[in-house]
This record gives sequence, structure tokens and C-alpha cells, in this order.
Amino acid sequence: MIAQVIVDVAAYPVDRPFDYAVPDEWQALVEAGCRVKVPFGPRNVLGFITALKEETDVPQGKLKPLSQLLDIEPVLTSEMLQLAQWMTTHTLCFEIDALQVMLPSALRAKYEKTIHLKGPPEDLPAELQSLFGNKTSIPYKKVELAELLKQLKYSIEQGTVLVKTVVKQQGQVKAVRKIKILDDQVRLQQIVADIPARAKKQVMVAEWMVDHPGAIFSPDELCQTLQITTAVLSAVIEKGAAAYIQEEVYRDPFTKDAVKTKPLALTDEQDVALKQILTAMKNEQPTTFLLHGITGSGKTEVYLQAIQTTLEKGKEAIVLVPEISLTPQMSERFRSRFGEQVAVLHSGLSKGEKYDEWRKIQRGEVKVVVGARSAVFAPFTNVGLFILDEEHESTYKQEDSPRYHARDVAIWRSEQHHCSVILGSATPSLESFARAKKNVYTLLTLNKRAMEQALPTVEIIDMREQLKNGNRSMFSEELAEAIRIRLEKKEQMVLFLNRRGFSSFVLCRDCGTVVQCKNCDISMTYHRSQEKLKCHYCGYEEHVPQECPECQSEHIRFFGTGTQKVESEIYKLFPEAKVLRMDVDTTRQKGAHERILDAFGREEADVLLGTQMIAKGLDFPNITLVGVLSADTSLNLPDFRAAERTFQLLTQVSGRAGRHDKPGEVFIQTYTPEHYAIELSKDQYYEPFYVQEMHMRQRFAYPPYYFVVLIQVTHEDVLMAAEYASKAVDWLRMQLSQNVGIIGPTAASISRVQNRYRYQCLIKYKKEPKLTATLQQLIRMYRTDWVKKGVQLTVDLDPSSI
DNA sequence: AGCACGCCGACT
DNA sequence: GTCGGCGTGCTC
Repeated sequence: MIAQVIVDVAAYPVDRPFDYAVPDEWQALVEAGCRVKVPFGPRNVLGFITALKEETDVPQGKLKPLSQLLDIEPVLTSEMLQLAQWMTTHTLCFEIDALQVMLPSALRAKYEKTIHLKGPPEDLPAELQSLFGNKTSIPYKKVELAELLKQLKYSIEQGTVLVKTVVKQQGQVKAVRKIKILDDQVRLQQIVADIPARAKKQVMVAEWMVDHPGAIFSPDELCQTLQITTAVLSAVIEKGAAAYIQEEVYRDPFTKDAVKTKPLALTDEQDVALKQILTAMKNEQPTTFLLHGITGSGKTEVYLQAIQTTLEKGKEAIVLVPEISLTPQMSERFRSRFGEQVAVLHSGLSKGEKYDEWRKIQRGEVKVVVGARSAVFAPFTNVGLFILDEEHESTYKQEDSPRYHARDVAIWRSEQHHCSVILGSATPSLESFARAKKNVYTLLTLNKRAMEQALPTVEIIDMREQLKNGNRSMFSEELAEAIRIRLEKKEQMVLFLNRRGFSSFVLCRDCGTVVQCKNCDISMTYHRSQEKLKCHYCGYEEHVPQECPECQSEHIRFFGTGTQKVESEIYKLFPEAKVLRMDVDTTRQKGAHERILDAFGREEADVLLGTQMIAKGLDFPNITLVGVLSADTSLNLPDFRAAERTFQLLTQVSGRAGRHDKPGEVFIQTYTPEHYAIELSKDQYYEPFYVQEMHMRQRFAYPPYYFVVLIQVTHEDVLMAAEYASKAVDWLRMQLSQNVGIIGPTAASISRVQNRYRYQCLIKYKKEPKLTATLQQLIRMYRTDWVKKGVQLTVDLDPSSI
């Protein structure tokens, strides 16, 4: 028997199956989808069996046997093997990448080189001998670190040692040993007093601990920050100032016991939507639904009841949610309805926990998976429903290879399982809504809020007026007044700062003009290093203007504000306000996210100030005010989806106010109140926005009218990057037909990342049958010739941002 | 990708 | 004469 194996080497020349002989003793055990160890050239690597067969074209002498069978039960179903092939052609990735992304990282291979002693240790060079001590094998890394590779090479040639590469499965994460400082401050002080004065370091450590009662640290971290050795630390611990504890690195995904909930009564709209979903389920017709429901319209309840029916039919459901931040709240809701049948998969879980959840899924011990993007690969064999909540979110697209979109994978799998996909959103992506309009997807609409709360009143504030009236602060008079009232009434508020695109565009504070490129409908980007404005689409550049090109005002400047600045401004205006700031800086720590939200939920602060991450998911009854400090920031990004993103963001943020019995109020501050993305978000007018934006997309030939492909070329040297980018573009122009638009090459908006200069080019097309083949050829050219010159090239079909 | 093989310049 | 630089080519 012959096994076809995809080896764990992500490289162009080996991106194809290799044949291996299956030893007799495994003939009855091997299956497609099993992991194996195989000899590959001079080494051993991990591989996946993709097929079994009897014949091979490989000449007798070349065929090698499998060296080890790693799974008795396959880890990949035949569906997954097919899916991997589909992914390679649709995202232009290596097959091995596609296979690996479907599995928890615990199942991936870890390669460890070890050196084994073959003769008497006396035959070794002295330095090596001491490394061995009395062991017979040592890790290769040790020799590398000790810089004894020369000696090692000599010994290998002498035959006194042997280097072996072992393929290992990545182990599960163990509980780690941490140090918990005593909670009792009085007792701590006592301990400090008892330490003899000559133990200076110990006194220092213990005193430091007095200031951090109850805190938990890893020993390493503590030693580093306090500049001490473990000896000092353990002495202090021995005296009782702290204790070793076994701490799980990540908490158990289910800490609280979920309270069981029952299906809620549906509104008429919800009922209509659910009935359509159930009909498709009954007919086993693979149907993709777009569930367009305004914020608070009860999409989740529709999901829950659709899942209920799926489970009753003995089938499984896969629910995708966009972000980690959303997962605890969402998974809680699913678990309180479906109890132990739910598994969660998100990036907050440890390797081991993810592996455990994955195994529960594979063994069929759970029936529902709630998770982030990669949960779309959950190894269920009888899926009855796929759900993508907030389908417009860009986190569903993986940004590195394999560059897949979870929506596409879900739809592909739904065809295999003859089941439905529900894409849910208050602000669907233009692509999805367009497909719904063309009846490719089935549109379901929820226009009313489930609890019949009124939508919050939204006021758009023209900041140009504020400036004319002499208000130069970042708070308009209206918003400041609203904040004051909330502080008096002890109600809570959320202030949203859209920080993306920080200081990158130039805006006139008098007339709202944003300096735009004369060739493209896109704002110019300010480059501080060269004091120039550049267009990232066509490469046009000009000097930074001293006055507004429209109204000649001098109040023209780079736009953008940071959260810290806003925070201090709030304290200046409202010294009594308590502010919780939530941005990348304050949430870097694990669990910080939840801690801040919990604190806000307990009403420990009046104001929650944050960036993107507070736009979604939070639902607190006491929030009655939402302020968007500057709606323009995301609007002026050099990306054709800027308007769409802005509209989505504003709608999401507005939805945070008045979700319960208290009415909500929203203030949106902007310098361009007349922009349709801002104007139409006021009343959550999705459809008019859709119509407007579609006009723009048609005019400038962007999705959904055209497909786009983003090609990026990077190099350490600017000139090389530019040269190869234009080489690629020239070649593509020759190969592709006339109706294909090729824009560029131009410098990417962040022109240098990790010391590599980036150039990019955008291909727009409607129909181009030979596109995939042409791009594959381009990649082949790159991989055979260009890599050697230090060029890196990536191709992203359907990029989520440019 | 990794690793071996192989062919030329600077050292004992 | 040998060590070691990295260009070339292969992996069932």
C-alpha cells in the first residue's frame, strides 16, 4: 500500500504530495487524514496522509516507508482534506498551510534536535565533554548557545556523536508555578521587621511586597523587575511573605455555572425570519441567509432558536463571533441555553485548552461550537447550521497565509453538509448585501427592536460651527452639557475616539475640507518624515499646504487625537468625573479587557473612554449617553472601504446607548456632517447608505462591482522593492486582458514595516478566467528567481483592507 | 525550507 | 595540503 503525504515543509518545490510505502503492520490502521512521520531527504518531518493507493510512479529505489504513524484515528476528515485543496486554489497558499490551520496548534509538530553520544565521552573535545556531563544526550540548542558548533561538526565527522531530529507533538500547557504575595499587609510588615538587617536584598523584596499584597507574579518576572536572584526570592518566600501556587495560565473557559434560560417569545419579525431558516433546514437546501437586523433587534435569539431545531434534528451548529471581547458574553448566552453541549474556541484559551475543546468536538461530546474565525474548521461531521455574527467584521479574514475568509469557508462547508449559513449584522458588508439583493443570499430583515425600546436620539454636531463660536476644545458645547447632566444624574456614558488613522490626514478646521488627491477620490496622507502629502493609490505627492486650498483659511492642520489627551481634557472640564480608559495601552495585559468592563458594569466609573474595541458587545443598562469625538478619523483613511467602516462603526457605537428602559442619547462630532456615511448613520438608515456607497463603488470600480486582488512586494531596499513591484505589474499587464484594471505600483500606506519597504498594486476585474493561473505563475516566478534577491511577494485575493 | 554536495580562496 | 565560505539542487 502507498500513502500520499503532504509534508510539513512550507516551500514551493515541495508543495505537492509525496508517495511512501506503508509498512505491513500499519496496513489495517492507516487512513487518509492521519498524521505520520516520514523520512524526507536527510531528515524526518511530519506529514499528513491525503490519500491511500496501490500504485505509484515513483521508481522502486526512491520509495521510502513511513517511519511512524502518529494517529490511529485520522485528525482530518475527508471533508477537511477536500477543503484544504479548495483553499490552496482560492487563497493561493501551500496545501500544508491549509491543513495546519484546521488543527489546534497542539497537534502541530515541534522539531527538536538532540545530540547523542556514540563513543566514550573522552573522545570528545573538552568543551563538548563538559556540556554532556554524565548525560548521554543533550539538546542541540545548548551546543549552539555555547558556540561549539565547530567542535560538534568535528565530532560528527569522527563518529563520536550523532545528531538526531525528533518530531514531537507540541505538548499541552501545564499549570505554571507562580508566586502569590500574602494578602495580609500587617503580617507582611511583621515579616519585614523579622528579617535580619544584613539581609539587605531580602528586606528590599519584602518591603516591595508590602506594597503589593495579594498580587500574583511569575518568579522570573519578579526576579527581573527587582534585580534579584531566585535564592533571595525563595528565602523571602520561606519566611512566609509569599507562597508558591500552581496557577493556570488561562482560566477555565467556563468558570461560572451558566443559569439555564428558555427560548424567548419571538416578535413577528423574528418569527418570520426563523420560519424561513427552518424551512431551508427541512429541505436540506444549502442556503445562505443574510439576517439584517438593527442593533437590539434580537438576532441572537433567532440564532438560538435555529440552533435549537438543529440540535433536535441530531445535527451540530457552528457559531462564529468576531472578537475575543465578544466571546465570553456570547458564549455565556449559548451555554445558558444549551449547557454542556457547547464548546468555545477563542484565542484567549491556552494551547492545551484549545486542544481539549477540539477533542470534545471531534468526539462528538458537544454539539455547538462558539468561536472566532478558525472555529469554522470545527471537525463536526454532521453540521446542520453555520452562523457568522457581525458578518461585516474584518476579523473573519485571516491576514496571513492561508488568507481565507471564514464566510467563504462556511459557505463551502454548508454545501457539503446541505445546510444553511446565517450571516447576521446590523450593518452588513456591501458585498453581502449586494448578494442578498441579487438573491444569491436570502435576505431576512429585523427592523424593530425586540424590547420595543426607542432607538437612541442621535445628534450630529458640526465642529466647524463650534470653532467659529470660539470653542477650540474637543468637546462641543452640546456634548459637554450632556456629560454634565449625566454626571449629575449619576448615569453612565461612553466616549468613543476613533483613533485609527491618527494624524494622517490634513483637514481645514473652518470649512471641513480634507486635502484630496487630484487623480483619485481618496484623501492624501501626511508623511511626517518628508513633510509631504502623498496619495497611496497613484503615488502623487505634494507639499503640505499652509492654507486651505478651498477657503484659504490658516486653520488647516493634521488631524487626530489620542485617548490620553481626551482623558486629561475630561478631568480638566469635569474634575469630579471618574474615567475608565480602554485602548491598546490599558488592555495589553491578559484579562484587562474584562476587568475594565466589569468595573464599568459595577458602576465604578462614570465615563468609559475608548477606541474601536468598545464599539461592540457592551450592554449596560445605565449607559444613557454615547459621544463620538470625531467621526472623521476613519472616514479619511486611504481605503475604499473607509465610508463603509465609518458607517458601521457609528451605527454600532450608537447602539450602545439606551438598550434598556432609560432612553439613550448619542452625539456624533464631525467636521464633515454632510458626508452620507455620517448623515445616514443618524437614523441607522442602512439601505440609503448602501445605495449611495454602491454608486461610489461603481464609479471607482471597486467591490462588489469588481473583484480586487492586492499584490504586495517588499524588500529591505526601497529601490529593489519598487523595481520588483513594477516588474510584477509590467508582467501582469502583459498577461492579463484589457478589461482588467491594474493600479500601481505605489508605496503602501505604511511604507516601511520591520525595515522592509512595501510597494503594492491592486488588480480590479470582473471576469478574468485566467487570473488564478496567471497569479500562480507570478508566484512561481517569484519563488524561483526573486526570493534569492531578498524580495518578498504576497498575493491577497479579496483583501479586507488596502 | 533545510540540508548535503561541491567547488574555490586564506590559513597551518 | 586543509578549513570553511556559500552557490546549486534535491527531497517519495
